[in-house]
Amino acid sequence: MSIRIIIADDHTIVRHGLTKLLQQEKDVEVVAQAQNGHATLELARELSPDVIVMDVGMPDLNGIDATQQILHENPNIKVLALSMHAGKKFVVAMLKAGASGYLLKDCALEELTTALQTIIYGRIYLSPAITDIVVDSYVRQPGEAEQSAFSVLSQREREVLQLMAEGNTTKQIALRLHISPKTVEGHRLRLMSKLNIDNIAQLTKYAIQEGLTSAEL
Amino acid sequence: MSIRIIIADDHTIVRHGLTKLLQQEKDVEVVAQAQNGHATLELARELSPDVIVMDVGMPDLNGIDATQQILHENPNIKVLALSMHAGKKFVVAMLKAGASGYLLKDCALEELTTALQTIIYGRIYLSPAITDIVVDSYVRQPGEAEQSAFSVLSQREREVLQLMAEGNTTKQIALRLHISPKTVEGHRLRLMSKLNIDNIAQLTKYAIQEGLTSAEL
DNA sequence: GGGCAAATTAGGGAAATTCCCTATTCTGCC
DNA sequence: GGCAGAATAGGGAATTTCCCTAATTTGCCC
Repeated sequence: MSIRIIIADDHTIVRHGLTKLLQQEKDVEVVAQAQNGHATLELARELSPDVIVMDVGMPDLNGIDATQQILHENPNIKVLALSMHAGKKFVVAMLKAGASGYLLKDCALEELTTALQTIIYGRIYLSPAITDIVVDSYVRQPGEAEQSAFSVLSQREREVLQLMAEGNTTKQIALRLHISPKTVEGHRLRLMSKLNIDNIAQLTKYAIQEGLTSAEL
Repeated sequence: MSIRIIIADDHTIVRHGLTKLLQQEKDVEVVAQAQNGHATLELARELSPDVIVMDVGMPDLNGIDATQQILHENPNIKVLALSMHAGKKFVVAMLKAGASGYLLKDCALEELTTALQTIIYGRIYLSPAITDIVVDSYVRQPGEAEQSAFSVLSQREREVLQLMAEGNTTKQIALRLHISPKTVEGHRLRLMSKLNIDNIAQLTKYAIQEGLTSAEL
């Protein structure tokens, strides 16, 4: 029986490219594609795939929070993180979220298939460049914790922050998340006081620095 | 008689470094330093220097608009632009503003002194990497104009945009520019409709892309 | 030089949003 | 069991935005 895979990436070309590449492998079947975290979440529920190849930086709901939720609902799914950046924050957060592997986007096809083979057998696969980061993080004394959006803020707060930094109004966010605008307001106020930021401009810059959104319009 | 110079750069280390370097040259005197565009403007009025070494990306009032105003008031001053980026937009805008030279920040001291010698004699000095860009821009058909903040927006609009992207409120901007908050509002509304952007988050990203502000907090 | 378009300035007033306080429910954890 | 933190949301005062209008200035084209 072949490995059933969902591809999650916001760039259409990347999705299609990956799909094309994986279709040439035997024992592999791409059952769905998603262009944001929420869609991935729902597809994972419906299809229960073996593996999700997950882009870390996606609009709407990022790969890290999506991974966390998906694995909470179905721990049998393996998540293979795929990212452009080797940023420590992303790696640590993704692995904490329960990802089974972390690949850099400039890797060769062979590495992708190797990674798939590895994680399907329940082991962890990391890009060579990533291993150093993980070891470094492991060696560091506990106490000097990661000071990033992924430790200071709650998941909902990050979600609201990201949507704000993508240019959504309080109302739009409320609609998107199916909650009251008042609730979104609450999240906003709390996360801004946590970050000690009191304006949208700096909040946007923070989100860019933390990789929750890109500087593209 | 020695060349009287003003150094304008927002980073203290850079300013001090440049000053130190230039002090070792004979026939050169650093008469003042400024850390933003407005300060440079005033110092230029007071001191009428021979040359201003001007950082392109400064908070408050950027180097491009500062250059434009300074040269408008005193065309005898030579402005030597200094920048980290070789971005086409900056180069074109800076030269349009009337700069006599454009240096990249990673150049050697020799290049700086060469540039000073060159522009003091009324000629133009460009970093080698910059020359290509200028030629390219020259070769391009007129008609396909630069679509950047420096052509679409008025100077006041850019100024307001930058201050917004730096996290200032309408009131704070009004105080800074000594105009009514109502006027700032007017500028904001107009520039946002020009850019077809209706929220601060995207506006901040636009300002980052255009180099009017950085992604740092 | 007359005039036109664009820039800069700014007020009035309705509408929307933010800010702060309070409160309930749920979940994980010791 | 209970406690801390997260997620939810309402009320109401205060602030800000949004849209309209308008005066003055400025540069520029014929």
